[in-house]
Amino acid sequence: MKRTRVIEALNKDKKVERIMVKGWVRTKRDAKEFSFIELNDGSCLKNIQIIIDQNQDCREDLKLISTGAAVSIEGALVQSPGKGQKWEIHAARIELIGEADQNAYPLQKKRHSDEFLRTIAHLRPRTNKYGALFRIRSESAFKVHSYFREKGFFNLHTPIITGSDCEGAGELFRVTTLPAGKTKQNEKQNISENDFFGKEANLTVSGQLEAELFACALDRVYTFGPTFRAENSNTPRHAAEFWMIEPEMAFADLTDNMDLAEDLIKNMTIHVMENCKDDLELFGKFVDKKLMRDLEIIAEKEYVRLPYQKAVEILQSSNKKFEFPVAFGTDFQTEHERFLCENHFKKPVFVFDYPKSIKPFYMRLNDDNSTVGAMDLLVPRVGELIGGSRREERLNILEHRIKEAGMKKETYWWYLDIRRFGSTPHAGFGLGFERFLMMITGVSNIRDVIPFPRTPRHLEF
RNA sequence: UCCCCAGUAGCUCAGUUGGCAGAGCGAGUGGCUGUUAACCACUAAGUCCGCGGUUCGAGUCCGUGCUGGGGAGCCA
Repeated sequence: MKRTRVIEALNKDKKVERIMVKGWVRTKRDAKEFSFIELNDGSCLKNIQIIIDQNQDCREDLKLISTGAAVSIEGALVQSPGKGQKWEIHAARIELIGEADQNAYPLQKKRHSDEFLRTIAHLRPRTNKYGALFRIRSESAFKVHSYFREKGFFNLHTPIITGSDCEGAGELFRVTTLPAGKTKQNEKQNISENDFFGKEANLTVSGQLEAELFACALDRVYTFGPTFRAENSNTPRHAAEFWMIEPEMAFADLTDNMDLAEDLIKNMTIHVMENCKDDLELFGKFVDKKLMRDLEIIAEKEYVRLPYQKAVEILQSSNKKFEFPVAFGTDFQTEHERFLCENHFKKPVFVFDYPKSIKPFYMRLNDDNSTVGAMDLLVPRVGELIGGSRREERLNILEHRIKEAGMKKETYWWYLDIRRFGSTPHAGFGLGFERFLMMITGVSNIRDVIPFPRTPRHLEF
């Protein structure tokens, strides 16, 4: 008999004589005459209730069927006389597929702390919260691709292993096939020459430079893949491995860039609100009561667009006492970012035109000669969700900026070539996928929106 | 990496001026009921995070390491 997924069974509009479902037992309540099983198969948040008449032949395995066990149930889908659910299945045949030892199974039918569930990351998707979370993660990823496709962007697969030694985007993970332990004994050059690629290799910290090359050919591209940072940052908003979305557009300026970023965030948010209603409501109920209201603001309200200079003035004239003083030329601290989007504007804020001294070499120098066409999107709870810029397309200025930054232009010959042959204004940004998920679910630790998180000193599963 | 807080039963936690190790939930057993994180009774369950120190005596005080949480820096 063909299996029916629980989500389909619950959406039936009339009763079914015979149906088969398979899944994992969430709870079992025994009575003398009946047993009630709550069955979940991951297809949706809701369970389906199974009623087993203990006088029937199907009770054979019943004692071994307990929380966590995998079972197959055949029976009639009928309207439930009880409260709390529309449909239920009257079991005619039950099969225990895989039992779960109750003395050892760590998931109980009660709420567990996030910290505990993190230690059993292989089982946590079987809880309501994490099942919902990873369905939302999947649906969000789907929307990224469909959004860009609708807008005429091409998906670009940039390399995971890179040979460029520096992009100014943080510490790198070394990739090597040399035996462990011996690397330290050799000189750095010797290592690289004898290594797999014959030169130093690292895991990517960004696909931006490569995306720029392709934007200057396919016009509009985006990357969506894993990114690695070897920084020893121990915060609820950082991970060593995370996923980043990086669109890049040719013939575009900073306004186009902000327009795209705002439209993308709104579309992804609306998509999750429409397609993960039950799952999202769980977060609104148990994780953050303000969530649904905040999501409506993100989906509907126009985002603030604030020049860096104006942001400095707002912060300086505010009555709030900051630990770090604000002055032109300094980067904003977390407290400043939070004040702007959470207290002052109470919605997402783009800050743009930052001083060139605090931004990387590739950002386009403005006519004032002191600021660059950079933009950050600050959102409540998360802080910096997006960082992007218009890219410097003028060869002589870019060469000068590379020199200023203390880097060799030979390393970037291919990057500079693009400015030599048909150079054009272009712009793009990086969106942290996990930070988006934190924003949309209210989950406050990045470790809880990644199936198997990698952070300093943690490499389990 | 820096600052603050915590680590006690499977889970969540209490444990007084240093003096016999506790509760709720979960699990097991029995009962009861078309049950809804069911209910009632009983039972089992501990390297008090590790190491070292102070003391007649340490879950409790001191040092140190590890782990977790919050904040900061770096950033997405």
